[in-house]
Amino acid sequence: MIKQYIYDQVVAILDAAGLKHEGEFYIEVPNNPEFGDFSTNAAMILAKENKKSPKAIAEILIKELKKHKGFKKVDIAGPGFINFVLSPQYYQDSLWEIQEAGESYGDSDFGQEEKVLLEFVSANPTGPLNIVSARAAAFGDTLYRVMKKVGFDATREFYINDAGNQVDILAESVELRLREIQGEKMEEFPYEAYHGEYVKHLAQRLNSQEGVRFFMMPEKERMEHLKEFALNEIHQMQQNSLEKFGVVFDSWVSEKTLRMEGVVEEVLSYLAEADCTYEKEDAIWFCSTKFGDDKDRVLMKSDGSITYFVPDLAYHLTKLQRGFTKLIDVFGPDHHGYVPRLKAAFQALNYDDEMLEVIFLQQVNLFESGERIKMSKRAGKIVTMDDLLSVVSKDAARYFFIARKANAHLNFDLDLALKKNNENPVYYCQYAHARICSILKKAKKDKVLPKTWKKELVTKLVKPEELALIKKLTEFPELLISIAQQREPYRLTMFAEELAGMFHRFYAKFQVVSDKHKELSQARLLLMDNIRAVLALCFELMGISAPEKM
RNA sequence: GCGCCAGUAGCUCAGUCGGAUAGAGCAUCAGCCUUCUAAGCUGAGGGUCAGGGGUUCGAAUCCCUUCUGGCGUGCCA
Repeated sequence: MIKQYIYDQVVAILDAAGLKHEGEFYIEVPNNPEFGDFSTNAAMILAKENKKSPKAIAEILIKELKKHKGFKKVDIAGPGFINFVLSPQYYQDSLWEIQEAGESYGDSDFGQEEKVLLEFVSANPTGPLNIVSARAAAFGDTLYRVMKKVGFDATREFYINDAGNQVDILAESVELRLREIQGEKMEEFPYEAYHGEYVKHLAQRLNSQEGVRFFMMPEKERMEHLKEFALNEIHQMQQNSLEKFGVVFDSWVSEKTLRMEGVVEEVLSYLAEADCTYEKEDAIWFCSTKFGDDKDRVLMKSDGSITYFVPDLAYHLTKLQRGFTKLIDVFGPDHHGYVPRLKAAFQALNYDDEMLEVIFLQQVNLFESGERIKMSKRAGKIVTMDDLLSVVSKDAARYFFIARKANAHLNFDLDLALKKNNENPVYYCQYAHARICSILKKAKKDKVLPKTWKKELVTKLVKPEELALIKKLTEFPELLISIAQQREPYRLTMFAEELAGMFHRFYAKFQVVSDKHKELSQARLLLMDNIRAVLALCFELMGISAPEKM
């Protein structure tokens, strides 16, 4: 907000002086605090188009800017940067605004209530959720929370692929395990089947419920029954894991249900009407190459069954029909070849393919004793989300999973997690929160803490460290907007670490609670309480706890 | 072969539209608890920003190219 203010001032001066400003310049927070609170490269950017030296332009700007009361200092530096130092009063007033905003600090109408559908996790219902799903859950949920806060009308959705080959294989796997329990001699367990222990557990449960009776059903009925049983159990299992992780979905959409509603036929006819399908080798194809895909894609296989693509496309169309104008899919890295055909279909059906946005989360590599663990779902060698949560706290896991850019691989060191020591930065941030709580407690005990804050207190805060802390707090609303816009939750953890670090350093240098300087103490307590509140907001958005003591 | 993602300190990673002396955590070394929580703080060492070209006042950042790693390239889902 302050950046915009400075920008507007600069533009006004340029206009008044008859200078052109077509080139895009910006106001930024310099990385070196010696260069002031804000700086602009305007003079350098605009030098060429105005045929003046950067220095000459800077001088014109500085002369006018110095007349503003809000700026304590404006000067030229380096190759032509203009650096601004704001007056303490600006920060003092800001702190009071933060205090008054309370929990609503950072709220904005940036998203203008746009209806956004966030689809994430959407794991196959054929086994427990793995750690890649855990990453997706943490990422998607935090992005959701931030988007809500800055005014998007966001919804979290989980798409269940409960139709198709993998479900048949699941049912067959359970049946084989059931036969084992019944004492049938088995050859080796088939390679294609699901090998995980959970399949045995499912079979055991089914056995205790139904026993031999189960095999008296006709084959077809039995398989249907088996599918339904396994899918329900696994769905329940996945939902429980997610809840333990603090991730709740607003809706779950079943592929099977969609298929029963006839959407597959609808999509096929839409594409045919749009003249985008053809027959070749007894299969029906979608000419996606016309819309930028590498090759055409099969819609209906030669055996008459449908490919995964069709119901998935139908599913995406239902999102649009439900009124969402932005569809964000969070996918694993193995799906990137899939997106062009989805986008192609959007174009073919005259939808703006920009409405579909796909975020790829790169894989999670698990390390144990310095060795990378190879995981394979089919062979049953997976580390599940529940396994992970049995050794690492929810807070640490969620923090760890979002603390990285989406398109970077995530290395998760199990030994480190198992040690439960304090190397994880999440403790550093939470510790700052706990320490502040402790200060506030002490202040209350010493009767220094006021019952209500008085606005005059803020004028006591004049030390550079105090003003720097307030400045950091003022960056929070813009940060949230930027996170929502760029879909980059990891920046939330960086902000929390920076703020926590500034606090820890302040704590080491200054005593907050002192009965000698009561007013200064109270002013600092006000500052501390707001740092605490903003940290708590960060934690809330990350889905982790804000401990009062550690 | 083609496509996507990545390559920055010993390790894990930041570095926002090209900007000022490339940063943090961990690890290593040296210090700091009679004061609000030492899960903290202070200091030191550590860099060919994968290599090479180009664009310009200025490049880790943009363009070209080579190399390395991961993934994709099914009538699988």
